Amino acid sequence: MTDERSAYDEKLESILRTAAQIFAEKGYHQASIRDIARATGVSLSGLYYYFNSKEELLFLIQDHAFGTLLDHLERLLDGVAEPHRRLRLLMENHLRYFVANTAEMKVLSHEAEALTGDFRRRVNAKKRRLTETAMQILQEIRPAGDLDARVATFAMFGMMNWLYNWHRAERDVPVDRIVDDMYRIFVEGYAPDNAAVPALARETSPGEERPSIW
Amino acid sequence: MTDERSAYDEKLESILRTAAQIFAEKGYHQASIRDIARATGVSLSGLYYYFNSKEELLFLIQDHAFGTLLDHLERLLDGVAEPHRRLRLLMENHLRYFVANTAEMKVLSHEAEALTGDFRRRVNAKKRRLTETAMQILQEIRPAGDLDARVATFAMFGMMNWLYNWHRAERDVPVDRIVDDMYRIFVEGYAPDNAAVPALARETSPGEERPSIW
Amino acid sequence: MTDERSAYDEKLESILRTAAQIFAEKGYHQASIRDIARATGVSLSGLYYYFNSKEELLFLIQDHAFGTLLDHLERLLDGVAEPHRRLRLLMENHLRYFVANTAEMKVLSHEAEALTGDFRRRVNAKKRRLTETAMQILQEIRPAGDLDARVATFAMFGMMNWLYNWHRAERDVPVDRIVDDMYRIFVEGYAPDNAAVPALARETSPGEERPSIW
Amino acid sequence: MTDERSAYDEKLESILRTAAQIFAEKGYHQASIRDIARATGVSLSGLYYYFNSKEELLFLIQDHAFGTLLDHLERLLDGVAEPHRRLRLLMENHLRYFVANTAEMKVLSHEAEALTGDFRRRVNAKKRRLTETAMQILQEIRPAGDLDARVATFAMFGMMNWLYNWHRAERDVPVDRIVDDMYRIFVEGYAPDNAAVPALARETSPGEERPSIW
DNA sequence: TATGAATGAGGCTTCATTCAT
DNA sequence: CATGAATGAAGCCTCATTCAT
Repeated sequence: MTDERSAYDEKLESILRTAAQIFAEKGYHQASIRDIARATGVSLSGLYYYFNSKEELLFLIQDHAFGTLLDHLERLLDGVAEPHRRLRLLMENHLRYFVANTAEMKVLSHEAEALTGDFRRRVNAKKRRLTETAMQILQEIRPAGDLDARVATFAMFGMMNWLYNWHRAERDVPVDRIVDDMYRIFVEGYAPDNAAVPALARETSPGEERPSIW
Repeated sequence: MTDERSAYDEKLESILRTAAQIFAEKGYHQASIRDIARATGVSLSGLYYYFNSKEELLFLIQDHAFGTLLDHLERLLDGVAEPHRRLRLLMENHLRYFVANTAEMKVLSHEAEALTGDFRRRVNAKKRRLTETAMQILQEIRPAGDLDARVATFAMFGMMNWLYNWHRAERDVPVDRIVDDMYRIFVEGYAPDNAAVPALARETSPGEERPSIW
Repeated sequence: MTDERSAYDEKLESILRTAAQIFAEKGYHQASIRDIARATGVSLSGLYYYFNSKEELLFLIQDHAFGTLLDHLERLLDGVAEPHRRLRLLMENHLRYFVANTAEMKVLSHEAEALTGDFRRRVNAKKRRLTETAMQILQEIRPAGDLDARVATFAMFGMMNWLYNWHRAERDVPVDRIVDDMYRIFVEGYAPDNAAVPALARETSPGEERPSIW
Repeated sequence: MTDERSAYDEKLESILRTAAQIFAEKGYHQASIRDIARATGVSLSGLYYYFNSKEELLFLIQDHAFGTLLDHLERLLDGVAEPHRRLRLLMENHLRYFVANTAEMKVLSHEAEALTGDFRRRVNAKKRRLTETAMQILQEIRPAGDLDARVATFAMFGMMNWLYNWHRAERDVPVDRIVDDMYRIFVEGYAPDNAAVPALARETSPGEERPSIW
């Protein structure tokens, strides 16, 4: 395991980052490859060395972003069994990622349908993995669910994913507070009888050693 | 009070409905005016008798949809003072509207940024009105909020608005159940000490005499 | 000979006048029939009662304008034999008409090529009549021309017809002065040896009893 | 000083030349970009590599044409003080350019109003420069003007610019003759007392080493 | 006479993509 | 690795005109 990354890789990632910002600002379909050429300083045709089509570019962004999100989550959950704590970690991971990578996450949340065919399938597979992880945790917390599982799960994700529509860093409370509030709202609403887990000790805080985008 | 609506009005609304479906399916930018011409049976240029630009068409859909949503809400809340009940009505109205008008609501939620200039401002004005109504209710429920107001409000809307990303009528539980579950999750999470209001008697159920889109 | 003109005729002429203004402002091809409908207050389809096509409308304007110009000229020249005086009358008539009917004359001068087929031929016939009248006068003034006849004739018309490109009523000297100056420049340049005819007595001044457009 | 011009520049100029011809034939607004694509052999979209809009194409033509005209004039006038001779040079330059570049000059004369905004302003600035040069010369010739300066100046330009409406190379007298005649008509009409300058020796004749369009 | 509603043709422009260098 | 030049497809919109009423 080396720190070496080829110049190619570095440039690719820089392109992905810039492209994510542009897709976030103007929307995938409104953004033209020309916009990305301008923003990256690479020539129009030069870009095609790094991806084969605009759609693949979108896929690379989404796949990279989601991959990082999932990787990190799985590392966080590793060895943690208590479901409340697992839920808290999931939400914390999710929200922190959102706030730290606004552009990527907006693209991920908003441009889901822009992908087709295999690209779509591959991103969806990752989404399903996350969804199932969440659903399992919820079921452990409240095995005899008188709340519908899908409703509860997507209520939680909706709460979090909607962030990109309203959150503004300079105006809103800090992430930690958002995590606390949303966790509390959701967990007490979902399982009011159980005691909520207090805020985690921060040593596990992601975002420290974050690789590339994260 | 007559049932008379001009042929023009009727045709316009039928076009709006069809267009909303197409925008919902393909996305605003991917949908071409030709698609709408085909689906409505009106010629390409014939459509421009009813709106001046594709963007105005989107505006008409959003404005109409949101207008109906708000109108209905205000009629429902009229005379109701108890904040839990007001919240319940708001959520019920919102979710029912979503499920009954999937296309319009997806367009409303997903294509917010496709509008520019004055069109954008006018729709945003309505959004702000809804948001403020919600925020006031939440503040009445929990005046000494140790939860951030914006976070709580948008957590609620996120829970509900995300619906269009996962809900499938043929697969999911009925709306009433979604309303019950989401209301419970949110209200007990937001104000766990207060007793939640039981499901409303259905006489007030919207969707019965629903005007036009609603 | 009655003063009676049908309501139809009056409306037609009012449409022609308005249309001439619009064609003058925006140019024939840039002006849309819709523009004319708006300006006249007549509905789009209503206009077609007065003409069969946009091109015919242009023809009617040009033909009417040129007809009036020619009629008046022929009445003025009638009984006048002295060629300098005839020239002076021609120029006076031409320039006064231009200044009094800016819109029509701009359309006449600028939109010559917009007409095709028979419309074009009919207007051109009138133009040729005017040109030949002028040429004859010039030849009488200087029978042994060492100046090319076409060059001289069109130099004179160019001088005058160019007016619409620079003349601004509120800024320039009055028409009478323009007539004097142009006549002097041309006549002394064209036939320096002959004495120029002094300004005409004004009894013949056109523009007094001017019919319709004139 | 090399003869090297980039392939890009050469192609651009060839496109401008072809486009000028088409604009001259059909009129700016009647000519479609497709017409130009067909005539140049470049694909429709390929043209947009060389200009950003149809209007910019028109601007490029007018600006290039007028620029060349002015450049040449200023080079001709350089070092010549005697006003009659200066006038003669101006007219000679103008008329020769017209006859040698019929298409460009028709577009310049006829499509002045098709340009808007900054494009219009920039071409107008050049026009004003030419007009002022002319006006100054005229004032030197006849300082105590009992002829209005604007009328005289535009009478002269009208005489010349109208050319495109009637001149046909195969039918009319040669340019030199046109220059002689128009100069005589104008100068003797404008300042009859002064002796006219005889035709210039032809060594200065422009059109010999004419750059690009000229 | 007059109009509301509708349409086919065509115009300008943008875009993702390619290919020779 | 990178780019300048080019293209086919497609998109939005406008226009003159028509026709039933």
